[in-house]
Amino acid sequence: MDDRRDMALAMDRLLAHGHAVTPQRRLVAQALRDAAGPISAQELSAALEPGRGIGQMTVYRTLALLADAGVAYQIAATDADRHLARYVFCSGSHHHHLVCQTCHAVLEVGGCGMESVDRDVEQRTGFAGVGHHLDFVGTCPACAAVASGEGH
Amino acid sequence: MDDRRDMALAMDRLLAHGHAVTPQRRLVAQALRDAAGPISAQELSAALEPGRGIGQMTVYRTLALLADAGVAYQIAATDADRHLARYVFCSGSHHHHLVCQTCHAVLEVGGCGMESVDRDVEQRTGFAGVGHHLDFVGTCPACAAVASGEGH
DNA sequence: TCGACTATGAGAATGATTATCAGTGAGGAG
DNA sequence: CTCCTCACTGATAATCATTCTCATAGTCGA
Ligand SMILES: [Zn+2]
Ligand SMILES: [Zn+2]
Ligand SMILES: [Zn+2]
Ligand SMILES: [Zn+2]
Repeated sequence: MDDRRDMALAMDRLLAHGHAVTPQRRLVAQALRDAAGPISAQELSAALEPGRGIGQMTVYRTLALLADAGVAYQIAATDADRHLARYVFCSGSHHHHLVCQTCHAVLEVGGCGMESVDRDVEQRTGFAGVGHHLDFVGTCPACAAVASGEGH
Repeated sequence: MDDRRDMALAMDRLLAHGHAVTPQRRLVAQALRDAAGPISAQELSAALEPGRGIGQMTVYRTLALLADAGVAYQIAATDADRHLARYVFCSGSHHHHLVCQTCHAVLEVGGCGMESVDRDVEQRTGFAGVGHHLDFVGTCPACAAVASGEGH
């Protein structure tokens, strides 16, 4: 896999947005990429404890920067933990995320054909620069199997 | 307009979800519907002060219930005020919201043709019961005019 | 290499949300 | 219609994610 490639890309994007590249930011981005699912700032901070003590403040700031640079995305679809910000790593180009409602596993979903919809919304509403925030939710095969097994 | 109709529908949905209908819940739902834009629990609480002092706790709980019943929707597209939950009133059937990034004005956008996309995602991923959370963001005509006027 | 300007992080502060729990009211059974 | 049960309400206190502060350390262009 391209472990180094997407990290380099992420750091390049930080630079392109006028932000410096620091060891802490690299580590936060790596931990975010390696996370099993949408992860919060505090969980990331805890995950980073072993190797190095990175301050919570830095984690919060870095997540905001990464989101600004398009390297991280703040998941909106979580119905539980409504007031907790969770992020996923975003590599490559435009895509969206499918989140399991039960175990919170995340899959990237490419090729949303929504560019034309954005243009259509612009036409109908008069708004400019219309874009979209889109998440998919569902039940992953594993959780679906468990649920059907538990059915009474 | 159908002021009474959508309130009655909202209360019916509460009942359908096993929740009682109370004067407080009616007032919260009305205030939410009459709000100019996405509104937070505390702003709703303040807006309700004049007529009647409704406890903040009730406002929070009612918003959660309304969201559960599909009568309220928690906007996710707000980049500012990241850690503040804002809700909009949802009447009728499936639709989405277009939010101005500057003034936070909200427009309902109907007819997203995403049912087929949901099915397609199910096919490609094996997930079951796939649905979507979708918000549009953009700049409303008024804010676009101000921005171009300020351009140096 | 050097300097200006940005990033870091421990601690305290902020502030939205949630827990508690006694009192109140909604709504179904009879 | 009345009564009983169980859900709802709300003042208060507690929780806890996020932000502020500011002195120190590091980044990166020149
Ligand atoms: Zn799952
Ligand atoms: Zn898209
Ligand atoms: Zn606007
Ligand atoms: Zn839709």
